[in-house]
Amino acid sequence: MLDVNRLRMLVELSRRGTLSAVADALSYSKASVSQQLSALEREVGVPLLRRVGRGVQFTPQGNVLVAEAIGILDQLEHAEVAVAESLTEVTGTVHIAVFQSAAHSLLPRTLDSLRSEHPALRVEVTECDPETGLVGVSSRDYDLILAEQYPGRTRPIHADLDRVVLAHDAIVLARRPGDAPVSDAVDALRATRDEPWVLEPAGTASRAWAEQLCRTAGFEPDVRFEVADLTAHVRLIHAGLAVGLLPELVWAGDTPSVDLAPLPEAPRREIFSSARRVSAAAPSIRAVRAALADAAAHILPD
Amino acid sequence: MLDVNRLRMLVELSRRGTLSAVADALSYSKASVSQQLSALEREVGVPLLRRVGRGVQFTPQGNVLVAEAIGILDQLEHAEVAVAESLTEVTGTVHIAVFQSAAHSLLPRTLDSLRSEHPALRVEVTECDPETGLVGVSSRDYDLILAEQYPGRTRPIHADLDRVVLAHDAIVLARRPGDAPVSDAVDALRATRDEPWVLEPAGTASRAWAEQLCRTAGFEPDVRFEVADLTAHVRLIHAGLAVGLLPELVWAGDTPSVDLAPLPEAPRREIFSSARRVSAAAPSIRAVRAALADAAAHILPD
DNA sequence: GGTTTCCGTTCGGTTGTACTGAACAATGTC
DNA sequence: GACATTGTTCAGTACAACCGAACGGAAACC
Repeated sequence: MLDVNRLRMLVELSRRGTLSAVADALSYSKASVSQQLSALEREVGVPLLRRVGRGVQFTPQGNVLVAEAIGILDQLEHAEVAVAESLTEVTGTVHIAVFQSAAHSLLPRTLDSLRSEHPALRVEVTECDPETGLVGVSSRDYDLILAEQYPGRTRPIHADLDRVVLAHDAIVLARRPGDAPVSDAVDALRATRDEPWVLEPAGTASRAWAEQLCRTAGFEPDVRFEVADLTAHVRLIHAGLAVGLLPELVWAGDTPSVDLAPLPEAPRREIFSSARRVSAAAPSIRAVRAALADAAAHILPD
Repeated sequence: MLDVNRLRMLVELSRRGTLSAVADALSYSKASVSQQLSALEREVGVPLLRRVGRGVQFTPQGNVLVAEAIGILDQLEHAEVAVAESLTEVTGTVHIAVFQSAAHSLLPRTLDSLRSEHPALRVEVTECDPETGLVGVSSRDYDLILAEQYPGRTRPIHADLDRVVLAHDAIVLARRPGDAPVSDAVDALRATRDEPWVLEPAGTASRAWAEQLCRTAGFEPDVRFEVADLTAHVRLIHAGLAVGLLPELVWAGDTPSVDLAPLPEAPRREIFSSARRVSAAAPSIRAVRAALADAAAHILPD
């Protein structure tokens, strides 16, 4: 009978590509991964990996076993889900990955209602960037990811994950309070061409989308501040030091502290959650998603 | 992630009923089984077993997990099968359980052809009684069982096993060589009512069937010899010490050393093999079955 | 009712093996 | 050619699975 831990390493290898990455991902030493995969080859009786260059490559049998192993790990998780489903109380622990700017105001309210409705449910939250978050969900580091998607910037598709849209969050132009209102959205955006901008750091989807927005309006934004934290954006804009783009969710129903103007074509980012398909039926996941939807509906009456 | 070894213990418990039986079947100590199942309950987070009387009983969640675990173990085996299928050479090892009287002349020829055709295939054979053999196949102690079935004596059905009929083996009445031939089969049988009989030990299907046969012919056999080994039967009969019932397969194509007479209704036992359905597609199993079929066809041109 | 038998659990003690860190060879990159 | 990265090997370690023995409980036996 094949060892499941070793199969998990094999699957992780198919995702990450190198033994070192597997070691990091599963927090083992390289040595351990190497030894365990060798042991797996001995168990199976056929070579699964070929050393090529300074990396490794799967043999045909290796690929076959990866496919099988994925199914096994899924079913292993399904077992836990099935047991949880047969229970009345929602229990266990859900590990949520949050892309920083996605959640913010959504999460406190969600966690609050979960705590009162399902006291036996333990929720863990860790912030991370969306790419590692998504593969992290695939690798069972997290059970649910709360992420965002900007218009025209689709994320790589993970076949083993589902995707539930939580809310559409309007993005607006944020300027110093008291600025003269501009009737036309395009004019309002163009009027900022010489203003200093605050945007999220390069490499984020938000940043790429923002730059594209400005370029279609005919200018390159003068990015003077690269900050990840959106509350910092608000402060900079409020102080009149920069203009920026903010999602409505930042206010969480409060009255905004800066001046907001609509953008051309009224763009909206999508807030969605993803879970492994096998775990999507778990009461714990469903409970968290229900609470998220409640919170979103309350803050953003779509 | 649930521990598969513990799940295997749980599945075995569902088959055997008591922790002690599980410990025997998997050759662990009772202590270990108890500890591991407790650990499994801790992993799952809900009680799986209820102590009832001096045994244990599954909780609803326990039953759910058993069903899941069976699927997991199957898929775990399917992984090995899939890898083996992707290979050209037939390799690995097949553990065959043989019900003593079933095989005899069949097995040597089979093993011989396997050795020459698939040198990389390792075959292990252990003799055992049919009940332990069948549950042994279910529990993966054996991969294939070679068994027999006497007319009207069906075996308990194992849903997870398949069943392939190898041959129909005629049963005949065996007497001292040189006895006067009797034209009618019923008369021939009745003529033995005062003879000493050799039959297989009580509790075997063969024995039960033989007794029923005599009773329908109107007499109770005078069983003087209870012997498991069929070659001993032949010797006793040859020496004129007893009459008996012998399957044709005993001769393996040689000329019989005792006198044979047909029985009423020309009864035939069925020789069949059973394997786990998940493993039936494995090249190794298919190779063994092909060799068995060859041997059967050669010895018994049906 | 007492004895026996079979069950499952608990408790120390032992052992196997999965893991680590360091040193290594091989490959690719600057 | 120096350096970074990858995977392997090796000796040592630590954890957890396992065992034997002792125990408490429940049924079956006389």
